Amino acid sequence: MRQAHESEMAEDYVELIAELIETRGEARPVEIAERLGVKPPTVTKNISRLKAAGLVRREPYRAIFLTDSGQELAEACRQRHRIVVAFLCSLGIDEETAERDAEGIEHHVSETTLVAFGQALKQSWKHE
Amino acid sequence: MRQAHESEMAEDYVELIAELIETRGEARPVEIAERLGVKPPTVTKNISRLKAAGLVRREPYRAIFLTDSGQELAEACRQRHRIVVAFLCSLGIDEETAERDAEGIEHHVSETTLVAFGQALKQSWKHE
DNA sequence: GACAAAAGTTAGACATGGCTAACTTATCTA
DNA sequence: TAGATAAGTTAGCCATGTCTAACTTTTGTC
Repeated sequence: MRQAHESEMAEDYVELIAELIETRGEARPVEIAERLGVKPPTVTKNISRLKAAGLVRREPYRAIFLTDSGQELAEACRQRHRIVVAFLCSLGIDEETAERDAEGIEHHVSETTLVAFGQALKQSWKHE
Repeated sequence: MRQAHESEMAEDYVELIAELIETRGEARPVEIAERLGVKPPTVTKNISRLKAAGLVRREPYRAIFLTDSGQELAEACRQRHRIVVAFLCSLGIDEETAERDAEGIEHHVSETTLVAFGQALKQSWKHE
């Protein structure tokens, strides 16, 4: 029961960092800035907050890595994200909208609701 | 196509103010503070921002009223809120959780998704 | 290897939305 | 109606997350 209550910012960052490491081999501030629609100084500042929170490991001017707990948080976020997106899509919503809405919605979905989404998703497979 | 992009704060406040006026006859800062879980000075400050934004009308130490555009925004928010709550409940989620989650989710639901929720809700009536 | 371009950082400002402490105004009640 | 209590405001502080301008470091290319 790790009630970590990280900020949405933290979740968005670790989620994206994990994705960038997976797809690009490394996570660079310039990519993060582009993807999140913010400027590089904002990324620098936020990454240092993440570092202070023990979620990332990093040397100045170098690529960004996740710590174990960052990794863990990222995995949870990505899982939740996938469920929300899939659920929205199962309602007939186009992928782009589903992606966009999920980014906002995922931070406000309780465990209860997430489970319900998963359940509904399973139902939609049966009736497809 | 009034792309007003009011803040979540503004939406939460006008929504609540409309509800208080309906159920209590008037909207008072002390009630707003309790319901939103903030302290009275925060309410004072935010109400003055809402006033500056043309959403509420109000004299110091008096009750709070919505302007026409505040009214309009409140109505839209309440409508969206109702749909999101009803939709979550239709998934089998308990009302309390649905209410809690909806408060966070409703600000991130696009028109497309809202329509899809409404559609799914209609389906659930048929199959109830 | 030098130097230009790209990437990253630092410093400092700003808006939002929260707080406490102290004060003022309104309301209730004896 | 006076005084106590409740409600509301003001002033000033803080954290978060954003920005621009100017600087430093790294990278890529001739």
